[in-house]
Amino acid sequence: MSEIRVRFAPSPTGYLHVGGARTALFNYLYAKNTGGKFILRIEDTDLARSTDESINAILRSMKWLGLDWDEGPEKGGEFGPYFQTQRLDTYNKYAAQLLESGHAYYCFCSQQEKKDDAEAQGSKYPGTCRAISLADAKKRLAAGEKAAIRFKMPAKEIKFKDIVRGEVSFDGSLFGDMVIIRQDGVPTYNYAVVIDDALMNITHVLRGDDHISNTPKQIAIYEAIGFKMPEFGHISMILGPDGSRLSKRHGATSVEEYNKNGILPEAFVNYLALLGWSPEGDREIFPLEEMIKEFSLSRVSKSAAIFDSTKLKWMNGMYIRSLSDDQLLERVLPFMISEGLISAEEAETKKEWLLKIVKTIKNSFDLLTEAPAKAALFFGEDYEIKTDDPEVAKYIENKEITGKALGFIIEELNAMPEYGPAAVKAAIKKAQKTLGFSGHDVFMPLRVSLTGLSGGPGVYDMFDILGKERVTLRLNNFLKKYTA
RNA sequence: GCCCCCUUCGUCUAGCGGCCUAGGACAUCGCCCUUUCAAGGCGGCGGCGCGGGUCCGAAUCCCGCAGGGGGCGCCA
Repeated sequence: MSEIRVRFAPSPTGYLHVGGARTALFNYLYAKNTGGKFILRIEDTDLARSTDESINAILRSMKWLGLDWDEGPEKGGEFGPYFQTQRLDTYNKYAAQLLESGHAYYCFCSQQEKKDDAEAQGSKYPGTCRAISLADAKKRLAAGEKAAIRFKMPAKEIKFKDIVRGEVSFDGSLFGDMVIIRQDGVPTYNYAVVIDDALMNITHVLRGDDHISNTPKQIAIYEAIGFKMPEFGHISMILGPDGSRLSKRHGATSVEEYNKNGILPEAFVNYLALLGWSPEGDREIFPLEEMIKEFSLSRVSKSAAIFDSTKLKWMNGMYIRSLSDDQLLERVLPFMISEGLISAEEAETKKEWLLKIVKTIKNSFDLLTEAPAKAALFFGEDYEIKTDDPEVAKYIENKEITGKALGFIIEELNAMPEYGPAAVKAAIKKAQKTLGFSGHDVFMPLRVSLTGLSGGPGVYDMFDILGKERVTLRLNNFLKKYTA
C-alpha cells in the first residue's frame, strides 16, 4: 500500500480562519494517524487578492496551532514548488495537452462580470467557442487576439464515493464549460488544484463542504488527463451561533484573534477536533498526541456544527488548570506585561512572588487575557473597594465589627516577632477568641479591606503575597477611610 | 431559478433494527465542600423536524415534505 498523502491548500487572501484551521487539523490528524505526509500548498492564483502578509499570517497560525507540515513553504519537498504561482509552466503544459486531445478549447468571448448579477445566477456558459477549431483559434491568437482556455464539461453523470458522505452524484450537463486558464495565462482554482493534487501524489483530498460541487468538475479533469483519482472527503462547515455561515459579525473568525484573546493553542485544537469528530468513549480533553492515535475519518460528522465559544472558553480553562504554575506563568506573563502590571526585567527578579500569584488566581479565569485583572490586586495600592457589593457594604456599615477586627489584627501584626503564615493564622484565631467573633466576622473585614471584594483570593494568600508592610498599610488605609 | 449536502437536548455529540426508560460534555438550576469567590464533587431540567411506509420491533432502513447550509465566476 502506498503512503497516504494529504494536503491543506489555503489561498492567501486573508488570515487563517477557524473553518480552515479545522480542515487543516483533520488533514494533519489523518496524516499522522496513518503515518502519512501532510503537505501545505499555497493557492495564490488570485493575483489581485493574494498577499505576502496573508501567507505569513497563515504560516504563523499553522505553527501556533502546532500543525507542522512535512512539505511546503519554508520546508520544500520533492514535489515542489508549493506555491501555485511558481507552477505556471506545469499548468500550461497540461492545458496544451487538453487542447490537443480535444478536451479543451480557446474561448474568445469577452470577460463578463456576473458576480452580483442576480439574473445571471444559474446561467452557465453556453459553449459559444466550442465550435472554433484549434487551428483557427491559433491563427486568431497569432493575430493578437486574447483568449482563455475552457474545459469541455462532459454531459454525463459523475459519481464519487465521498469518505464522509458516501455516494454523491451530479449531472455533468448542468455545468458550463469552465475556464481553466485565464486570458492572462493564470490557471483557475478548479484546474490548478487537480494538476497539483495529482502531481503531488495526494491520495486523499479532505476539504470543506463548500467544495463538494466542485468535485465533479475536478473529477472530469482527472479523467480527461488520465490522472489517478484521489479519494475525496468533505467536512461540514462551521456555523455561527445563529446557524448561518460563520462570519465577522459572530465574533472572532481568525485563528490569530484567538491567540490574542488568550486562548491556548492546545485548547483550541482540542475544541476544533471535537467540532465534527468524536472519539470512541466519553473523553473530551486530550492532547494532540492522543488525538492522533485515535483519529478516524469514519467518525467525522456529516452535519454542520455551530461554533460555541462558551465551550471553547471552558476547555481553555481546563487546559489552564492543567498547566503547572511555572508553565502558566510563562503563558500569562506577556499579558501582564502588556497590561502594564510589571516589566519584563522586574518579572525576572520576582519570579517566586509571581508564581504565588499565579497559583492563587489559577482557577479563577478561563482566558489568559483575564489574568491581569485577577492579578492586579497584588500590584499597587489603588485597588477598588466594591462598595456596591452588598457583602462589602455590610462590613463597611458595621463599623464596630470591622473596626475591632481590623484594629486587633493591626496590633497583632505590630507585635508579631516573626511574620509568616503560622503567626498570621494564630493572630486571626486569637482575634476570634478575644473578641468573641465568628470566623466570618474576622475574615470578612480582612477580606474587604485587603481586596475590596466579597470574593476572590483566600485571606491567608493575601497576607502571604502582600507581606506585612502592605497588609498593615491596607488595613490602616481602610480603617481611616471607612470607620473613622 | 437549478443542483448538491445536512437534520438527536439551547450548543457539541454518542447511537449504525431489539442492549434506548435515548448516553456524555458545555450552558443553566440545585446541593455538597468552603473564611469568600472560584475550582472540584453530586444531582435536576432538557432532545430523535414533520408525515407516510418496511418490519414482530425504528432515533436507526425507504419515500415524501419542511427547515438549514453550500454551490451554480476568467474567486478560492
